[in-house]
Amino acid sequence: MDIAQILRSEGFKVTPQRIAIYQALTGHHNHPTAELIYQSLRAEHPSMSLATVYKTMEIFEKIGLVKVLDVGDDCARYDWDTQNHSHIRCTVCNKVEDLMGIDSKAISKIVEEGSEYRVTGQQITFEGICPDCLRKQSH
Amino acid sequence: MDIAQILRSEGFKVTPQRIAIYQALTGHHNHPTAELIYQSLRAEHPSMSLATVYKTMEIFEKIGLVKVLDVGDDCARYDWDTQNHSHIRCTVCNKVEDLMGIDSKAISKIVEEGSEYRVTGQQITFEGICPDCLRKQSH
DNA sequence: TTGTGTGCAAACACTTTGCAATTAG
DNA sequence: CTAATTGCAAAGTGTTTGCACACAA
Repeated sequence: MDIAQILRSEGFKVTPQRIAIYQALTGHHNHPTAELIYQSLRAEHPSMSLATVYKTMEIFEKIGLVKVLDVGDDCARYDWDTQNHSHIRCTVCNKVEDLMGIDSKAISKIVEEGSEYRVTGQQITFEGICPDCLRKQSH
Repeated sequence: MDIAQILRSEGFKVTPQRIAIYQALTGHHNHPTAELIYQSLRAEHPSMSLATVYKTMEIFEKIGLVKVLDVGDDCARYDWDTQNHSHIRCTVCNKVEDLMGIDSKAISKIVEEGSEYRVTGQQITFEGICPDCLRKQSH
């Protein structure tokens, strides 16, 4: 099922902007910010506006196409992999990567069983210095 | 070692504002926001300003007296328990509680061993609905 | 045709900053 | 005395909103 079909089936209109934003999102492996997506689309879509990126992301989140990440650098990042998983952000170059080492689903199960909350979401984020930046620092 | 001594030993001046803010912080069990601390001090310290709360928290963070939390509600919260531990925020009443069920230190160890990052920080935050709000909803 | 979507600019919320006046040491 | 700190107001940042115009269905 492609993006146009998903939008239609959820009662939203299919627009060039929405398609472009979706493609930009799935094309990036960097958990892009709204600004980054906006910038990467300006060349092809000169009239694109940042507000449209935000509004579109809100829809995408609502219909489960993206997860909004809060990795502690004061701006939302968008992840098209909506499975629970953890992230790590390099405090030097600011890139965000997936962390596969830990089983987020198991952790959230522990939380749910250990507390009386109904757990609805999780954000597991680490920060550190990535191998590349570590190497540069040692020179 | 009390707050006055700590400040002095770190080369900062001891002011009534800093003492009051520290007391407000340690008095709250709610991971207060800057605004909340500011409001709770206005009565006793009419001239207190929000900017001073922010500036003071920056110092407290620098000298390891508080950890700044990012629990996904668009404002910083301050925690005087600087040991790594997880939090859960109720999306209905917006309160933030400590989560003792999971061993954050162990998780961060796993991350450090499983990746090539030098891990320097972590934010493990869940969101859900607290027992109180669950009860109210069912009526 | 009609109501949703877009793009601009203004509004927003939280936080930071510049600076004159104040105060701790 | 003097350098650090305060408090105000203004600026800054990322995000949201109102609204006229454009466009998908």
